[in-house]
Amino acid sequence: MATIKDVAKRAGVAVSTASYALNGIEKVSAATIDKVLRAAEELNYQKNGFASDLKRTKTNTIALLLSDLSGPYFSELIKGVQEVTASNGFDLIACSSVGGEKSTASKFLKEKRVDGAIILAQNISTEVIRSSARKDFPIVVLDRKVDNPFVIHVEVNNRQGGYDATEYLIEKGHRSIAYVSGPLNSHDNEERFQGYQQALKDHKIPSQSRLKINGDFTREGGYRSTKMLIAQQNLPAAIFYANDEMAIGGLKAFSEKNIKVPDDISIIGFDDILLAEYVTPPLSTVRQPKYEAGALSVHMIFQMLAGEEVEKSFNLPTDLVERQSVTGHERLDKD
Amino acid sequence: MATIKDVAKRAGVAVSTASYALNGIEKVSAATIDKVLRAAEELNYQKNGFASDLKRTKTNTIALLLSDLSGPYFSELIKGVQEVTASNGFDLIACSSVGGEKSTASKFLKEKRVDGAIILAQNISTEVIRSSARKDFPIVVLDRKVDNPFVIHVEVNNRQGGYDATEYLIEKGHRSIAYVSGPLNSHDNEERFQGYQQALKDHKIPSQSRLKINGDFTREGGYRSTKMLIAQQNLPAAIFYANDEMAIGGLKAFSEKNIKVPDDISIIGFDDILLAEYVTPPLSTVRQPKYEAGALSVHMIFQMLAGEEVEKSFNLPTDLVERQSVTGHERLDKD
DNA sequence: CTGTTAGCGCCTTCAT
DNA sequence: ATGAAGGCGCTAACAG
Repeated sequence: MATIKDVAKRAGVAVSTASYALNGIEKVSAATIDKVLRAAEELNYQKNGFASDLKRTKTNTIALLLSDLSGPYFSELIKGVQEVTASNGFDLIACSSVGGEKSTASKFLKEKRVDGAIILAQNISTEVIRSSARKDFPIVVLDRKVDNPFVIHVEVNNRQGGYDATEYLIEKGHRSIAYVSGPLNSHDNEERFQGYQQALKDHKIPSQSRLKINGDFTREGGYRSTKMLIAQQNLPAAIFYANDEMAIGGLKAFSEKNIKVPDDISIIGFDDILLAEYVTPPLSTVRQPKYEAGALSVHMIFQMLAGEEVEKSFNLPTDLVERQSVTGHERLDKD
Repeated sequence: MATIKDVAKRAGVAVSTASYALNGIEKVSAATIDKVLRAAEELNYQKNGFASDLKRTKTNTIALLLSDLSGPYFSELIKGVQEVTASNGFDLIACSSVGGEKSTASKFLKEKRVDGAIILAQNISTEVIRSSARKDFPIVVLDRKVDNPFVIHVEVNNRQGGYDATEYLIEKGHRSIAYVSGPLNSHDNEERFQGYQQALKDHKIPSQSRLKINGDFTREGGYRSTKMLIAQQNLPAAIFYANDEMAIGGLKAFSEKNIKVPDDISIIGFDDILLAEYVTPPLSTVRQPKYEAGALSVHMIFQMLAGEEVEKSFNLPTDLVERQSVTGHERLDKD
C-alpha cells in the first residue's frame, strides 16, 4: 500500500507538501497540487485513516451502540440519528453489543474510537459507560441512568405511556386488566409497570398479582404468558402487554384458542412497531417517539462536543394510537 | 487521557513492560502485571485503539456497508453476518452509504479502516470498490459484479427466482401476468425480469409491454403502478411484483378499489420480508436466503484473509413461499 | 524478565 | 510556496 511518503517521492516534493496538497490546504501552488494528485492517482494512494485519526485525535464519527443490529425495532431511531449526524458532516457507525463486555460496542466505548456515542443496549455495563464518558467523549444513554456529567439521558416517558394505556383500557370499561411484563431488570419495563399500577390506583381498581405475568419482551414470551393466562380459566377483560412483540405473540395464542380480539378480550401493546399496523386485528398501542429520540440524541452530542452547557436529561412524551384491538364493551367479569 | 507511558511511569516500569502486561503477553512476572494493572486502574487508562491498529496494521473488524441502516429488509442478512463474525472473534460495524461518495461507507472503503467489507449498497460506485479491494482487504459484493481478484460475489439467483414465481402463476392457470419492476439500473431487478420473460417464453405466452410497469422497489411505487394498471380497465390475471414492498403497496391500491386478492387477481412478491406474512391476505413470495448470504459472505472474507484460494462467485437459490395471495382460478381474461 | 528504541502513516510547526 | 523534523500512542524487535 502506497503511503504519503511514496506519493511525495514520486511527485518530487516533501511529505508535508504532499499532505497539504492532498488535504486541500491553501499553501501550495496549483502546479504542485497537480503533480501530487497525479502521483497519488498513479500509485492508487489511499490515506490511512488510523494514522490520520491518531494525529488529529478526532474522528468525526459517532457511534450508535445497539444490543442487536438486526432488530427491526431500531429502524426509526437509526433514521433519526443518521439524518442529524449526516447533516452535521459527521460519520455514523452502528455496532452491536452481542457479546457483552467483549463486544464491538464495548470496545468502541473503551478505546474511544469515535467522538461520541449513543447507547441503547442493556448488556453494556453502566460501569463501562461511566468510566468512558468525558469532555471529549460525550455519551447519550437511552435506556438507563448513568452518573457522570458527560452522559446525557434521553428517555421516553414510559411511566406516562403505561399510565395512558391502562387508563384507556379503564375508560373503555375494563376493570380486570392484566400486565404482561418485560424482563424484570429492564428500566423501561419497570416504568411502564409503575404507570399501570398508578392508573389502577387512581381509578380505585385493586391490583391483583395473578394478573402480572412475565413475558420477557419477546414474541415467544408473550405467546407463553398468554397461554398461561388462558389456562387459568379466568381471563381478564383486557391485557396490557409491555411491548408490541409480546402482544403479537399473544394474538397468536388467542387465535389458536379461537378467542376473538377484541370481542372476547381487549389488548394493547407498547412501542408501535411497524408490524403493529398489519397484524389482525391491527394493534392499538403506545407509540414511542423513536425518530425524535434519535435525532435529539445526536443533537445533544454535538452540543456537548461544542462545549456548550446543556440539559442533562430529557423525557419524551408518548402517543396513544388507537387501532382495533380494544373494544368499548366490557365482557362479563367473574372476579 | 492517560497513555501507556503514564501507566508505565506510575508503575515504575518501561513502556514495553506495561504493554506486555496490559496485553497479557507471557513475558512479565505476576508481580509486575499486578503493579501495571493497578496503575492502569488508578489512572483510568484506556488504550488508544487507533494507535494500536496503526501499529498492528490489522483491525480485527469487518464492515457491513448498507445503503440504509434503517431498512428492515436487512435484518436477516445482518444476523448472518453478525453471528459468523462474532464466532470468529472479529468485530463488526455497520455503516450507511447515504451520501454516496462522501458517505461513511465510502470512507471506510477508501481508508481501509477495517480488514474486510461486505457491500449491499447501490450508491457506492463500483470504481471505488475495485480500487479498494486488495489482498489484505477482501470485499464481498451482494449486488453487482466487480472486476477485481479480491472481490467475491455472493448473489441470490434472482433470475431463477423470477422464473419460479412466474411459472408458479402460470401453473395456477394465469396467462396475462404483469411485471411491476424495480429501478431500471438495478441488477437484481433486471435478473428477476429476465426470469419472468423466460418463463413466459417457455410457456409460449407472448409478453406484452403494457404489462411491464415501473414501481421503483418502493411501497409507494407499487401503489402507484397498481393504480395505473387498474385505471387501464384491463386488469391482468396476476401480477408479479419485483419485491414485497411494492406488492404491499399494490395490496393497498386494490383494497381501495375493492378489488379482492386473490379472488379478483393473484399477486406474488419477492424477498419475503417480515411483513409479507402479516398483510392481508398473507403474501405469496419468493424467499431470498438472506441469512445464508450474510453468513457465507463473512465466511469468504475470513478465507481470503487467511490467504486461501477461493471460489469467486456464489449463487444462492431462492424458495417459493406459498401463502394466500394467489389462487388457482383463472378469472375471465379479456385480452 | 525488563528496558531501550525504532517505527506504523500522518499532520503541522518552524524555518527557509 | 516548500522542506525538515517532531511527535500522536502503541507494539515488538533487540539487547541486556
